[in-house]
Amino acid sequence: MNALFKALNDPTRRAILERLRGGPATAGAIAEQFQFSAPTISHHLDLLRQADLVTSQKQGQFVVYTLNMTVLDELLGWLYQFKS
Amino acid sequence: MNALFKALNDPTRRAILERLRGGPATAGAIAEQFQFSAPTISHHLDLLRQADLVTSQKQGQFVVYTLNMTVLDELLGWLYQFKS
DNA sequence: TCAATGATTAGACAAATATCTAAATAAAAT
DNA sequence: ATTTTATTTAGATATTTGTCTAATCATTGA
Repeated sequence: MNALFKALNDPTRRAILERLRGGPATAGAIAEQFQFSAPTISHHLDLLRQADLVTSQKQGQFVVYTLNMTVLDELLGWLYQFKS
Repeated sequence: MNALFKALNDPTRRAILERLRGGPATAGAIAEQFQFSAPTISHHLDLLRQADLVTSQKQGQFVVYTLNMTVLDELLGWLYQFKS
Protein backbone atom coordinates (compact mmCIF):
# COMPACT_ATOMS: atom_id res chain seq x y z
CA MET A 1 0.00 0.00 0.00
CA ASN A 2 2.89 2.32 0.80
CA ALA A 3 4.60 1.62 -2.50
CA LEU A 4 1.31 2.14 -4.30
CA PHE A 5 0.64 5.61 -2.92
CA LYS A 6 4.28 6.51 -3.33
CA ALA A 7 4.21 5.53 -6.98
CA LEU A 8 1.07 7.55 -7.62
CA ASN A 9 2.49 10.65 -5.92
CA ASP A 10 4.22 12.02 -9.01
CA PRO A 11 2.65 13.61 -12.09
CA THR A 12 5.14 12.03 -14.48
CA ARG A 13 4.40 8.55 -13.18
CA ARG A 14 0.67 9.17 -13.39
CA ALA A 15 1.13 10.35 -16.96
CA ILE A 16 3.02 7.15 -17.74
CA LEU A 17 0.10 5.12 -16.40
CA GLU A 18 -2.31 7.08 -18.56
CA ARG A 19 -0.07 6.50 -21.54
CA LEU A 20 -0.07 2.74 -20.88
CA ARG A 21 -3.85 2.80 -20.83
CA GLY A 22 -3.51 2.90 -24.62
CA GLY A 23 -1.54 -0.34 -24.60
CA PRO A 24 1.93 -1.64 -23.74
CA ALA A 25 4.97 0.38 -24.76
CA THR A 26 8.73 0.15 -24.64
CA ALA A 27 10.79 2.18 -22.20
CA GLY A 28 12.14 4.23 -25.07
CA ALA A 29 8.73 4.99 -26.53
CA ILE A 30 7.52 6.11 -23.13
CA ALA A 31 10.60 8.26 -22.55
CA GLU A 32 10.09 10.05 -25.88
CA GLN A 33 6.86 11.48 -24.56
CA PHE A 34 8.60 13.41 -21.80
CA GLN A 35 11.36 15.97 -21.56
CA PHE A 36 13.24 13.96 -18.98
CA SER A 37 16.30 11.83 -19.63
CA ALA A 38 15.98 8.11 -20.28
CA PRO A 39 17.49 7.20 -16.88
CA THR A 40 14.94 9.37 -15.14
CA ILE A 41 12.06 7.65 -16.90
CA SER A 42 13.67 4.29 -16.22
CA HIS A 43 13.67 5.16 -12.55
CA HIS A 44 10.01 6.15 -12.66
CA LEU A 45 9.19 2.88 -14.38
CA ASP A 46 11.06 1.05 -11.65
CA LEU A 47 8.94 2.69 -8.96
CA LEU A 48 5.78 1.84 -10.86
CA ARG A 49 6.94 -1.76 -11.07
CA GLN A 50 7.75 -1.85 -7.37
CA ALA A 51 4.16 -0.81 -6.75
CA ASP A 52 3.05 -3.54 -9.14
CA LEU A 53 1.26 -0.94 -11.23
CA VAL A 54 3.14 -2.14 -14.31
CA THR A 55 4.88 -5.29 -15.41
CA SER A 56 7.83 -5.52 -17.76
CA GLN A 57 8.86 -8.11 -20.31
CA LYS A 58 12.16 -8.09 -22.09
CA GLN A 59 11.81 -8.52 -25.85
CA GLY A 60 15.20 -8.59 -27.42
CA GLN A 61 16.93 -5.37 -26.60
CA PHE A 62 13.61 -3.70 -25.78
CA VAL A 63 11.72 -3.76 -22.51
CA VAL A 64 7.97 -3.61 -22.89
CA TYR A 65 5.93 -2.15 -20.05
CA THR A 66 2.32 -3.13 -19.50
CA LEU A 67 -0.26 -1.61 -17.18
CA ASN A 68 -1.39 -3.87 -14.34
CA MET A 69 -4.88 -2.95 -13.30
CA THR A 70 -5.38 -5.59 -10.63
CA VAL A 71 -3.47 -3.65 -7.99
CA LEU A 72 -5.82 -0.71 -8.45
CA ASP A 73 -8.56 -2.84 -6.95
CA GLU A 74 -6.71 -2.75 -3.67
CA LEU A 75 -6.74 1.02 -3.83
CA LEU A 76 -10.40 1.14 -4.78
CA GLY A 77 -11.14 -1.10 -1.82
CA TRP A 78 -9.31 1.22 0.52
CA LEU A 79 -11.20 4.20 -0.84
CA TYR A 80 -14.59 2.58 -0.61
CA GLN A 81 -14.36 2.29 3.13
CA PHE A 82 -14.87 6.04 3.17
CA LYS A 83 -17.92 6.01 0.93
CA SER A 84 -20.87 5.64 3.33
CA MET B 1 -4.90 16.32 -7.75
CA ASN B 2 -1.28 16.78 -6.77
CA ALA B 3 -2.16 17.84 -3.24
CA LEU B 4 -4.52 14.90 -2.98
CA PHE B 5 -1.94 12.25 -3.86
CA LYS B 6 0.65 14.01 -1.77
CA ALA B 7 -1.63 13.98 1.25
CA LEU B 8 -2.38 10.30 0.83
CA ASN B 9 1.30 9.39 0.49
CA ASP B 10 1.95 9.00 4.19
CA PRO B 11 0.82 6.22 6.53
CA THR B 12 0.19 8.57 9.43
CA ARG B 13 -2.08 10.77 7.36
CA ARG B 14 -3.96 7.76 6.03
CA ALA B 15 -4.38 6.54 9.61
CA ILE B 16 -5.77 9.95 10.54
CA LEU B 17 -8.33 9.65 7.75
CA GLU B 18 -9.34 6.20 8.96
CA ARG B 19 -9.68 7.56 12.46
CA LEU B 20 -11.96 10.34 11.22
CA ARG B 21 -14.15 7.75 9.55
CA GLY B 22 -15.48 7.15 13.07
CA GLY B 23 -16.52 10.80 13.31
CA PRO B 24 -14.99 14.25 13.85
CA ALA B 25 -12.23 14.66 16.41
CA THR B 26 -10.12 17.41 17.91
CA ALA B 27 -6.47 17.86 17.00
CA GLY B 28 -5.48 16.74 20.48
CA ALA B 29 -7.60 13.60 20.40
CA ILE B 30 -6.10 12.68 17.07
CA ALA B 31 -2.58 13.36 18.28
CA GLU B 32 -3.04 11.08 21.31
CA GLN B 33 -3.43 8.16 18.97
CA PHE B 34 0.10 8.52 17.63
CA GLN B 35 3.60 8.62 19.07
CA PHE B 36 4.43 11.81 17.23
CA SER B 37 4.50 15.25 18.76
CA ALA B 38 1.51 17.56 18.56
CA PRO B 39 3.21 19.90 16.06
CA THR B 40 3.93 16.98 13.79
CA ILE B 41 0.29 15.90 13.81
CA SER B 42 -0.77 19.50 13.33
CA HIS B 43 1.37 19.61 10.22
CA HIS B 44 -0.16 16.39 8.90
CA LEU B 45 -3.63 17.81 9.50
CA ASP B 46 -2.61 20.90 7.59
CA LEU B 47 -1.61 18.83 4.57
CA LEU B 48 -4.87 16.91 4.74
CA ARG B 49 -6.73 20.20 4.80
CA GLN B 50 -4.74 21.54 1.86
CA ALA B 51 -5.90 18.48 -0.07
CA ASP B 52 -9.43 19.21 1.09
CA LEU B 53 -9.61 15.74 2.62
CA VAL B 54 -10.61 17.27 5.94
CA THR B 55 -12.22 20.47 7.15
CA SER B 56 -11.62 22.16 10.48
CA GLN B 57 -13.84 24.21 12.75
CA LYS B 58 -12.65 26.05 15.78
CA GLN B 59 -14.74 25.35 18.86
CA GLY B 60 -13.48 27.36 21.78
CA GLN B 61 -9.88 26.40 22.34
CA PHE B 62 -10.32 23.20 20.41
CA VAL B 63 -10.11 22.61 16.68
CA VAL B 64 -12.40 19.90 15.38
CA TYR B 65 -11.40 18.04 12.24
CA THR B 66 -13.97 16.40 10.01
CA LEU B 67 -13.49 14.03 7.10
CA ASN B 68 -14.50 15.41 3.70
CA MET B 69 -15.48 12.57 1.42
CA THR B 70 -16.46 14.60 -1.61
CA VAL B 71 -12.88 15.04 -2.79
CA LEU B 72 -12.44 11.29 -2.91
CA ASP B 73 -14.86 11.21 -5.82
CA GLU B 74 -12.28 13.02 -7.89
CA LEU B 75 -9.80 10.28 -7.09
CA LEU B 76 -12.31 7.53 -7.81
CA GLY B 77 -13.00 9.16 -11.15
CA TRP B 78 -9.33 9.18 -12.01
CA LEU B 79 -9.01 5.52 -11.07
CA TYR B 80 -12.03 4.42 -13.02
CA GLN B 81 -10.47 5.45 -16.30
CA PHE B 82 -8.22 2.42 -15.85
CA LYS B 83 -11.06 0.00 -15.18
CA SER B 84 -12.07 -1.32 -18.59
C1' DT C 1 34.36 -9.19 -33.99
C1' DC C 2 33.08 -4.51 -33.49
C1' DA C 3 30.02 -0.78 -33.52
C1' DA C 4 25.38 0.84 -32.69
C1' DT C 5 21.10 0.79 -30.18
C1' DG C 6 17.98 0.26 -26.04
C1' DA C 7 17.91 0.24 -21.40
C1' DT C 8 19.56 0.17 -16.63
C1' DT C 9 22.89 1.16 -12.82
C1' DA C 10 25.90 4.23 -10.17
C1' DG C 11 26.86 8.34 -8.15
C1' DA C 12 26.05 13.24 -7.38
C1' DC C 13 23.14 17.09 -6.08
C1' DA C 14 19.32 20.28 -5.17
C1' DA C 15 14.68 20.33 -3.49
C1' DA C 16 11.05 18.44 -0.77
C1' DT C 17 9.55 15.98 3.36
C1' DA C 18 8.84 14.34 8.17
C1' DT C 19 10.19 15.02 12.37
C1' DC C 20 11.67 17.53 16.52
C1' DT C 21 12.03 21.45 20.22
C1' DA C 22 11.00 26.07 21.44
C1' DA C 23 8.09 29.89 20.98
C1' DA C 24 3.68 32.05 20.04
C1' DT C 25 -1.42 32.47 20.09
C1' DA C 26 -5.86 31.94 22.01
C1' DA C 27 -9.34 30.34 25.08
C1' DA C 28 -10.60 28.56 29.82
C1' DA C 29 -10.12 28.13 34.55
C1' DT C 30 -8.41 29.57 38.96
C1' DA D 1 -4.67 38.87 36.46
C1' DT D 2 -2.33 34.74 36.02
C1' DT D 3 -1.88 30.17 34.92
C1' DT D 4 -3.17 26.23 32.43
C1' DT D 5 -4.68 23.92 28.28
C1' DA D 6 -5.15 23.32 23.13
C1' DT D 7 -3.18 24.28 19.05
C1' DT D 8 -0.31 26.32 15.64
C1' DT D 9 3.96 28.65 13.87
C1' DA D 10 8.96 29.02 13.36
C1' DG D 11 13.21 27.19 12.70
C1' DA D 12 16.42 23.31 12.57
C1' DT D 13 17.86 18.77 10.85
C1' DA D 14 18.15 14.20 8.85
C1' DT D 15 16.06 11.55 5.21
C1' DT D 16 13.87 10.89 0.90
C1' DT D 17 13.05 12.17 -3.74
C1' DG D 18 13.58 13.62 -8.64
C1' DT D 19 16.73 14.78 -11.69
C1' DC D 20 21.11 14.73 -14.20
C1' DT D 21 25.60 12.81 -16.49
C1' DA D 22 28.69 9.06 -17.05
C1' DA D 23 29.29 4.35 -17.11
C1' DT D 24 27.64 -0.38 -17.73
C1' DC D 25 24.98 -4.31 -19.69
C1' DA D 26 22.76 -6.72 -23.37
C1' DT D 27 21.14 -7.35 -27.90
C1' DT D 28 21.28 -6.50 -32.79
C1' DG D 29 23.54 -5.51 -37.14
C1' DA D 30 27.63 -4.70 -40.17
